[in-house]
Amino acid sequence: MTPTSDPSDDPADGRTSGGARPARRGHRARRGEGQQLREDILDATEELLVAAGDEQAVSIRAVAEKVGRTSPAIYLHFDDKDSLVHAVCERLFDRLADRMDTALADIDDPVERVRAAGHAYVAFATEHPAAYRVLFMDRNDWTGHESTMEGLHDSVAFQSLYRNVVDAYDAGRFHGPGPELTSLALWMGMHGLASLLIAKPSFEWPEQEFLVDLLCEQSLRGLLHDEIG
Amino acid sequence: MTPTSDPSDDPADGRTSGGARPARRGHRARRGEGQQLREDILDATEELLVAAGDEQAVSIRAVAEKVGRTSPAIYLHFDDKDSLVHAVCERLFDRLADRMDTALADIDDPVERVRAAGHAYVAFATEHPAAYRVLFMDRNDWTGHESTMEGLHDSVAFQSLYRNVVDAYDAGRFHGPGPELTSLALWMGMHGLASLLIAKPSFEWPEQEFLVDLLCEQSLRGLLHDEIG
DNA sequence: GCGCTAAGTTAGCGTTGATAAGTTAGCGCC
DNA sequence: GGCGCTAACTTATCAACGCTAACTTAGCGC
Repeated sequence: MTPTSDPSDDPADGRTSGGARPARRGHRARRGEGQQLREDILDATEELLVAAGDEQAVSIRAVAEKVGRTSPAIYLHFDDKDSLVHAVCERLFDRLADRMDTALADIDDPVERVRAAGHAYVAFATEHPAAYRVLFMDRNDWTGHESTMEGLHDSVAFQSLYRNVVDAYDAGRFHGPGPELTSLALWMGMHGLASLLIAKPSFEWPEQEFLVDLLCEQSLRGLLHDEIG
Repeated sequence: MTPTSDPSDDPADGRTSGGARPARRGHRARRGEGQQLREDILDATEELLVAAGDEQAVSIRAVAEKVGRTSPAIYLHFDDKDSLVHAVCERLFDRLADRMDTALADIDDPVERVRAAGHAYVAFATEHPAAYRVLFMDRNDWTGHESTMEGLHDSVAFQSLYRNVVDAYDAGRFHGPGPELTSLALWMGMHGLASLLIAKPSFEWPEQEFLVDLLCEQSLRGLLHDEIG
């Protein structure tokens, strides 16, 4: 995770743990310590992005001020604003896998695992609306992965559902067009729900958990119809 | 010597049906004719929005130039860029209702009507990606309608599915949580599909029609399970 | 001490949405 | 026929943005 391979730690640097460091303007990083500033920039951007809730509201100048540098210094570490924001969001979304693992830890039934995965997915999306928007609602072609259905499997977002759908099929619980298409359809439903909640937060939606269950119910009834017939 | 500063007007950009009129700079509208320019501004903005495919790529200055005025003149007719773009998109989406009517004209079976409504909805969305993005994927609270579930019924987008779902329930074909929740879930699925197609156009998705059918199938199998059991 | 260069800075370009303040055309009215 | 009112517009400008060119300086090896 964090590149803590730096042996020469300078305690006189005045660093505080957590959040963007208070690096003073004019205090320049030592040779080879550029990577540290890179991390600080990511932290600062994430903070601003979460606070603003909108990519547009985050400016390079604001990020620079937060890390105690001037705006052109940012471009020493990132090609442009897009790649900076994108890096932040991908870093954020790497935590989705962990979130899934903890959410599904105590659940054995494959179908219940699918349902729980849907809940965790939507919950994660609405907890990180700005990141979700950047990665899945803004136009940018495609998020570092190959733009094919095979590439989709590398996406944590898709995987989180897919794996459990595969298990449900393997356990003989699902009857449908196969795990690939089933999880694609499920994912699209969950994405539709998540993106609407994010795009229209002031709309008086029914409870998020209720909506996830509603969507799951509607899909699962068809997939399970042999069981509940 | 810039060729674009030629004072003589471009005759080729003559008024075509639905296009922006070639109003010359300096020719000011007569008293009471401000509404005509307002329409011209809407036309010009729609043209630019469709051409660019992105709200961000449309600038007030470009709109002003297209209607032969200066940029502050736009603000005589619209509060700000947001309300201009929004007005354009709502005007565009008013055509969705007609689209639905023609798409469903020859279909009697209520369930098939729901399926066809889904197809028409997603098709309309992907044919007007910029407008769909502005209305349903960007953050703006909420599109002129009341932000309640009751207000959702005024939305053409929702109505287009809802009416047919009601019919399917009335015909005794659907068995589920009721037309309101069923159409909400169906709409969220269709929105998820449409918004992903729009957000990631370069992704090699399966065919759009196949995806709509896939989602319909997954939902309808549950709703219809008495019939196909 | 000398040079190299990573890591910055200062200054500024071009564009954007938006505003303040000035101007002009057209109409009613005496 | 001239006066004034005001709708409809322009000119000039602001502050903020992403981004770049060109310069500077700190720290390291030699």
